[in-house]
Amino acid sequence: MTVAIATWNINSVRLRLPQIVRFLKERRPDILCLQEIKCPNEHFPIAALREAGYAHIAVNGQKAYHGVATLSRRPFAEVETLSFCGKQDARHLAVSFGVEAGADLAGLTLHNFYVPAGGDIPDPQANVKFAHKLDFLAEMRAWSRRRRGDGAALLVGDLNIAPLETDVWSHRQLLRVVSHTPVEVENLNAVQAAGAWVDVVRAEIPPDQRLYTWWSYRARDWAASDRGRRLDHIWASPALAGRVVAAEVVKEARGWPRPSDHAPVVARLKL
DNA sequence: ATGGTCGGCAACCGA
Repeated sequence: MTVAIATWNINSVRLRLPQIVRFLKERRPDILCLQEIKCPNEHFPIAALREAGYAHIAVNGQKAYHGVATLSRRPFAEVETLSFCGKQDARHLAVSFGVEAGADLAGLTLHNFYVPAGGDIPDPQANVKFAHKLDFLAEMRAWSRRRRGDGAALLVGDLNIAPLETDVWSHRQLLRVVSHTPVEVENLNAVQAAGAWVDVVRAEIPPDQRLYTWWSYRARDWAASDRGRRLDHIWASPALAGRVVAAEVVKEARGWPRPSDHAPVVARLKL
């Protein structure tokens, strides 16, 4: 048997509830990590998602902005949130699994991240949001270094950076666009190296193939213009990396009625 | 070259 782990920036969990339920029913992932839920914990639609088969739900929400949640068919042993840059932003949620979740999931820790988007101007002097993004990545790097070698772990979420040339529709045209600037890519690569994280999606889908997880709402026809970016990621600790048997971007979900601007990403592991 | 669209929440901010 395999375990399917999914991540999806949902851009309002309340507005997108029908799309989430559709995805869960069609794909039946064991775990779904959501970002940009955009609601406080008390407004999260727990009952509807439990009814869809996900009895175990951890939420780190806040009013109007950001917010992450993790839904699971199997029970959590522990739930933890981290703060970054001395802010109260809800951008991280960790869950871990014990033997009561099954022998395959036991010992796994799953980190769900929503990295700051960084605003429009790729200059930390001129744009405090870009400075915050770089600071956040620096803290992620230090945290990754500390937890390195600390057993079976996954790091998933909207990292808001497309690192490879084939992760964007035009490398040349996006070099000065926030999400694909060299300084962001260097910082993301430093986070990855510090934790010895393996990009399991690119291990399964070769880097010479273009792959996107986000398409702007502003395009007249998102599919026809296909000006996408790969902002959403699934990384594994070294011990788990060899266990990944498949990875996929569920692009069709971007074409459903009233979609999120992000598509879900799914990795399947044989644990 | 520029502006284009969403969501939250009640005027714009953030993406």
